[in-house]
Amino acid sequence: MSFPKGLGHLTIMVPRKLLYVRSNYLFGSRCWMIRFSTEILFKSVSFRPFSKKCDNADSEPLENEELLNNLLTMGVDVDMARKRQPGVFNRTDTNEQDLQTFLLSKGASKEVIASIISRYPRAMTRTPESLSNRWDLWRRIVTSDLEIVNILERSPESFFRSSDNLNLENNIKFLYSVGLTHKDLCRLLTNAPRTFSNSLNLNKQMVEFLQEICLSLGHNGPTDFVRKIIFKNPFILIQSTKRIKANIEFLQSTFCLTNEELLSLICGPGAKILDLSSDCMRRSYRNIKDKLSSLGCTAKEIRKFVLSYPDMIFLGEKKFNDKIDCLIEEEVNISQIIKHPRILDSSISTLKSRIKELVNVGYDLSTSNISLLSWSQKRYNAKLKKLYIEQNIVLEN
DNA sequence: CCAACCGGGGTCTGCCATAGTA
DNA sequence: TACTATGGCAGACCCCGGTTGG
Repeated sequence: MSFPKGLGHLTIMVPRKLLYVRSNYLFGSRCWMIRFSTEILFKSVSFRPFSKKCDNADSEPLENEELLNNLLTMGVDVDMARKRQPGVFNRTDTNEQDLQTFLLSKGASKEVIASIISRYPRAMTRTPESLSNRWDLWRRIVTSDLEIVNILERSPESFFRSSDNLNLENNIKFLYSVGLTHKDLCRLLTNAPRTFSNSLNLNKQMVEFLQEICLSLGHNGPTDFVRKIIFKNPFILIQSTKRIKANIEFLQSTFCLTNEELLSLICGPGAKILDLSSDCMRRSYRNIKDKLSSLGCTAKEIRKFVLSYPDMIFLGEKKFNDKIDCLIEEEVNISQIIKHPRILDSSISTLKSRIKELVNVGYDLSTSNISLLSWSQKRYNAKLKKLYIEQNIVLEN
């Protein structure tokens, strides 16, 4: 799963463009945007002189001079591109200009095109016919070119990684054939575009795997089950069956669920957490267990807490602990917390600011209902206003 | 009228490993 | 044997509001 646009994002200025970086990933593997922008900002793109042979020219094929010139003109970060897919630079038959012309005609800006090539250079090995064909297939699913441009900007790889358009077409047919609607496909394409570049076989494997799970748990409507689970978690088809299997097994063995309970968990509230790496799920659950039992919760209470709101497993260990600590500090009772797991949905900053405001209007968190900590802003504000008025009346009397 | 309950919305890439292929 | 195609992995929330039952 991922994170909302807007709040919580670090915004970096690059010429004529804003790039959003999920702050959570700053130090993770996904800092290409920072590298990209800093290279553009602070470092001129460097490349070896074309005409001069390098010292190790014998072992390293001479790169295509025209290609390098074109890329520089287009604003491509050649260093980055070369690092990602060096093989492309040894080819003589690249179509960078066709690619640019094609994408421009679809409404992509030059900056976006440069960014696409910098991140996925193999894109320029595709022929205009193949590109156009692939684009049209995507357009069968989404309604505008702009939507596709946005997806490409986010994830160039999912569009360009394969040029097997027949496979793409078969995937679309297959997904319809297992009961997904046009709307479902649209959701899949915008959320998990990689699904459509998977081999047909891989998608089949996952669908069949899910159907088998369904049948083995004694439910006789596998089609409905698969549709439900994909709707709840559109990312399922870009996970490995190994991972999903491990997670389902973990849920089953950890909570000793009956077949029926397990079924409704995985195609209901638990669907979202199935694509966690299984290690992550284990760690997260262990942390919840440790934290809550250190606060005096029984095993039974913990089980009930997690099953009533499995989304909690999505929370990182630190975040979960910080939220609990922040509530405990404000005299909120642990029994109140596990009774209202949804309050842990709110960000720490929301929790803190609401607690402060509520204390200010004399709201006693240790005895009063705490569910309003996770209400929508609108409902919460209305309530706060009421509390404020009530308090003033009390003070006046 | 109030709030508990519950479902939904947004949103997942960039990198690496390795079989397959020309 | 260089290069491509493809599978798989780590990573880790927050918010809104309709419905319903008291």
